[in-house]
Amino acid sequence: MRSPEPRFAYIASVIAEPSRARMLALLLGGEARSAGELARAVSITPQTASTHLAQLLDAGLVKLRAQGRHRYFTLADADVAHLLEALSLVVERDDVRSRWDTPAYKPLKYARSCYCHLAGELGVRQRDALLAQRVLVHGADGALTLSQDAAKWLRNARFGDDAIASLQRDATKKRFVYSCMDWSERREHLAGVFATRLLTHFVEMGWLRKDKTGRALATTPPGVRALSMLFG
Amino acid sequence: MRSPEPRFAYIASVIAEPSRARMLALLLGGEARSAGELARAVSITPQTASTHLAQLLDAGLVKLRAQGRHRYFTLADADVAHLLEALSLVVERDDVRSRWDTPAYKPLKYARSCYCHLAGELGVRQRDALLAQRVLVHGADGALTLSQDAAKWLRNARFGDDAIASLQRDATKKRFVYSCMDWSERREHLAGVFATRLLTHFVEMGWLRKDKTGRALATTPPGVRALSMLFG
DNA sequence: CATTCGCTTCGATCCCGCCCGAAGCATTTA
DNA sequence: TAAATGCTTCGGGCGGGATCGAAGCGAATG
Repeated sequence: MRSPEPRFAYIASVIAEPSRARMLALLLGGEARSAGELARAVSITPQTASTHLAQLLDAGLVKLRAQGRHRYFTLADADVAHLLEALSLVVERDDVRSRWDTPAYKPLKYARSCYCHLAGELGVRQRDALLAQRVLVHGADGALTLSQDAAKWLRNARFGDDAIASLQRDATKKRFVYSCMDWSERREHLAGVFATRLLTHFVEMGWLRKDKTGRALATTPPGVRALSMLFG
Repeated sequence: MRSPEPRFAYIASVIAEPSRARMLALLLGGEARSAGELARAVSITPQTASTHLAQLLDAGLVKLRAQGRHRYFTLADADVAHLLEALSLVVERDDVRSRWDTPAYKPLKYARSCYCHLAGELGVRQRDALLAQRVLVHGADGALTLSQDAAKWLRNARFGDDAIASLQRDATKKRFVYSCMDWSERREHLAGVFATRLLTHFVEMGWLRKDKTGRALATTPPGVRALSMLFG
């Protein structure tokens, strides 16, 4: 009982520094960012950013992919993303309505990428639709799985045959798809590998587009048609 | 996009202070603790504890119930508990196996109270059993609800008729019962009002007993019989 | 090989916040 | 009323860590 708490406080302290917090918030969009990019985004010098990023690495909150003379950072895994979303839930708890109804927050409330999957109103709608249409079903143990006739829906969503086969192969893996709480909607939305592939696909098809922050998602005109068909 | 992050970092910084972190970990057990009790538990003077508790209140992480010359603190709500559990998940992520397999962690891994509901192996088992026995079912929207014939199971669990009626009345409310991730088991367990009442009942019946930390739960001999019947 | 670019390490400064002693306030008990 | 208990506020000392300038290192570019 004594040993976990120091580390408990330690992880929190790493998140607690304002510049690091802003970096993590940026990375919550799901895309990799270089060290310099992050430094500029939070208005600090590269050398300061460097020490911060070293600490984020030490704490295991971010992962590093070195490429030439660039160093690209992403969140370490879904658990970290989950923590940051849970923190957001508490941060915004006091006045969810008033804050989310300001014009600046509209896009973020409508749709955003959370780590790598779809969240916000559209994320909740996606989960409801896939359950209602029996693309996803609850197994005996209560876990969510891909149904027998999910292939039809996936074809409608313009997935290729090979992509569908690949998804069905992965469907048995742990954490392929599961529900998790949405902090703005206070309803559940979809996460996991499956949800990630869906979002990637929607962006590739040009149905959703990420804004400059990499967090908010806008529906394009063809996206409106495609998604209203898919989500009923 | 600019305004939430300062508060984001602020909340993290409140958790980041070691003494406050330990207080929060204690309160995660679900029971109310007085200011002095918390001060002694984390080995600091009352005046230092006082300033820490004031900050926890400011941040909205704890709630206060004044009673005579005592001041009792609890976690503010389930969102805060959820945040702390998500933080634990990241904290323990690196070496889940090695850490949880040490003797000191055995009881905590087996069963513990998380805010006010049952977590750990027993918590996961509880969820599996209630779903398998159709005490809880997934509704059309995928949300968890009390089934028609849950009453039979509740009677077996020695709930009184009035308690059962009260539960069924509350079953329509938001957040009555829902699944959430367990950090030690990496499986889902039950949370919400329903889960809280179950745990309270099990403790009242003498089937489970809280240890001095208020976190770990031990099964008593009659509890072994009762729970193995209820959970199959 | 020399230069530029991205990033890191070192060193010095400075500020924020944790801490406890002392004093003060409110409630309960004698 | 007086004394004890639980808790808070004030003041000053102190340490940890955030910051940036300067210098160093490795990779790409010419």
